[in-house]
Amino acid sequence: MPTIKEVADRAGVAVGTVSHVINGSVPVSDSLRRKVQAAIRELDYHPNHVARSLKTSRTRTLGIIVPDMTIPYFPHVIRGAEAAARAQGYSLIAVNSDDNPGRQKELLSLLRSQRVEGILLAVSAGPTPLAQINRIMSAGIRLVCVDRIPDRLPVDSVSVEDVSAAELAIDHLLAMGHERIAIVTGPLTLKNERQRLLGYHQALERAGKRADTDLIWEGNILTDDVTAMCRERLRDPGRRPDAIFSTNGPTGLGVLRAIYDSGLRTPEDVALVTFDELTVDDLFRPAVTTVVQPAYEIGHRAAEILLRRIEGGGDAGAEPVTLRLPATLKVRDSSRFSYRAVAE
Amino acid sequence: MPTIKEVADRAGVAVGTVSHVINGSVPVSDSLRRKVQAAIRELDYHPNHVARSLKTSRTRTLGIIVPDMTIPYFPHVIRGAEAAARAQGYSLIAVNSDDNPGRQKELLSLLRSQRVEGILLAVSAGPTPLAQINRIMSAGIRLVCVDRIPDRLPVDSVSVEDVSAAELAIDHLLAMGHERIAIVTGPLTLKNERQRLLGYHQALERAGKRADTDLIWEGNILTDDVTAMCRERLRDPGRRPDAIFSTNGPTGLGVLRAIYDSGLRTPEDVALVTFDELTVDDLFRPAVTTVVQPAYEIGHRAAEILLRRIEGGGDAGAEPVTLRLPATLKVRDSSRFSYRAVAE
DNA sequence: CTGTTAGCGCCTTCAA
DNA sequence: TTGAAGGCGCTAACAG
Repeated sequence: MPTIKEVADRAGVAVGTVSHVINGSVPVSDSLRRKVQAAIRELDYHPNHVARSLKTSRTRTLGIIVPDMTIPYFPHVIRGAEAAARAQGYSLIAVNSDDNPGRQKELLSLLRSQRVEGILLAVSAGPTPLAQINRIMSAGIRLVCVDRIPDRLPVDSVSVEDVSAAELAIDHLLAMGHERIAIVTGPLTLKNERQRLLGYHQALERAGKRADTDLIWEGNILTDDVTAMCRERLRDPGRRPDAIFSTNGPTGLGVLRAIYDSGLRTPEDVALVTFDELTVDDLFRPAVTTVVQPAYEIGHRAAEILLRRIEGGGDAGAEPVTLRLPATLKVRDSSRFSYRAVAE
Repeated sequence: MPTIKEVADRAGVAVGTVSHVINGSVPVSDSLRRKVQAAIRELDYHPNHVARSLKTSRTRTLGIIVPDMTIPYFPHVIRGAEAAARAQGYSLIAVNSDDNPGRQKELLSLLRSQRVEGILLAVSAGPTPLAQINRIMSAGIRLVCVDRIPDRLPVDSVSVEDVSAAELAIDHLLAMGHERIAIVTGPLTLKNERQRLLGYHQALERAGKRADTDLIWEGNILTDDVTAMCRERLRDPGRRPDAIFSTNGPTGLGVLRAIYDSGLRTPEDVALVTFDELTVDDLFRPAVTTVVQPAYEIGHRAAEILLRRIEGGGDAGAEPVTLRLPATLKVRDSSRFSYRAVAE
């Protein structure tokens, strides 16, 4: 690979001059600029980012850690972040933690070694490495949490408005005349899950109802586990809910499978609303009513906040930004069956 | 961020010694090692990859360019590559070209500047930048093509065995008794698409049939376009195929929508087999028979080949490796209806 | 405007 | 085993 020196030699100028035409840092006469550009083309010169970073101690690189980018939600977040980064001349490194706290620690460490200037973190399930995150931030590396927000961590964060998103779902089910609405959550160690459960409670209360503890089913994000649990709970027709709200994708899939396994149908026997799309396209049946998160925008806004912190230099605006974006409800068949309508 | 020098000072040793305990390059006495490790911990020292890379001119970083990682297939490829890279201590930078040749050129250039040691490339639709790729390779950067393989480019490549994958689909449809099997392809400028079409022809021929040119429908990867085209073609009941094979995901979705729009059902009115999964889970209806690519393995093997080239130093094994992995057929409802069975 | 030069942090001989 | 020192490619003063 040619170096800046070789370009300079070929163009018959000094390295400083080449640097100036590349970075536009100082005006360069037309004739020299042309010569330099010709040399660059002829040599197929590509500035060495590594050397530049070492010199300037600016890598213009961001990192993002997600649990698993094969979950359809995350690629959208990543692309949103990538777009925001690119708009300001930054690159983005995306890595997967597999929801493994150990791996997450390694990745955080790796990103530090790579000297990324900021990190977007969707914390993995399990204990949040608070100490490590604090060290990162006091080392001057900006960090913004996305999607999954850890407790007790005064840090910028961007995610969906969980409470109102859940309310959206429950309000809808209530409006459709459902009386016994069950909620199937992921692990309640995750704050998001607790918030969604809170939204469930609030929506019921606002409607003058009380949540029946028998209808609060704490699951996890393993589809099979959820299926097993729900199959059990759906057994007794007398205690069966007439609608189910599931607070995340894998869980929702588990619920749906349990419904089928139990010989039930949706929406006829039990209505269903899930968080996050289960299918690529609503051509497929059952078409499940879904709370849709603005994934791309979450990534985009998070990266923007991160970049503002980075470019802002000093700890401009010490107060953590907590951005919560609204979800939307996509009503489909699985909740269209209305008891109220039937009664009329 | 502390430097190696600060660690050395704190531990009361020379920087060389610290470097040695970090890299294990030279044996270091136990007592000194311990002191160094303590200093590293106390200072929260993270070796500067940037400086190391500059010194060694090895970044231990790979890049992968995909058209769009929100297409479910690609995250699996990326994760496969990531795993292979990690196993050898490499990092992976994944970027999206949006199937835009201009963007693809920029990204190639960016990765060069970042001094990645190897590139995994799923070429974008449109003209392949042969000249640029050649320059990259003659600059000593290894490159392996994945998934989409460009023509006339003597380079390592890993992808699915397109011809036999298509044959798998057609053989199956023939076995189910279908007579008039249409094929809906993506743009035939892509080699993969041509290969899949070839498989279609071969399977028919082997069965003693000739492809009817009226049943070869060239589409593109825009779902809506394909829907429009198919709607048109499905209009005349007399000329309607009794089965359709679609050679990629977005196209398949378009076909399915057209079938529905035309008031037809699958498999009753027309059987359907697509390339690549359309849904997350076969709970959904219609359950479409699918040719499934080993996405993870494609990424994994491609990265392994790339790494072998890199570590191999010299142009070990000048001959390009052309690896084609077999697809599998997931038979589901959309092709289960058998005319033969009905006739019996 | 243009040329010269001192490091950025680290690894790696080479000497001790 | 340990320590000292050069230099990777580049930018940013600074001097001309």
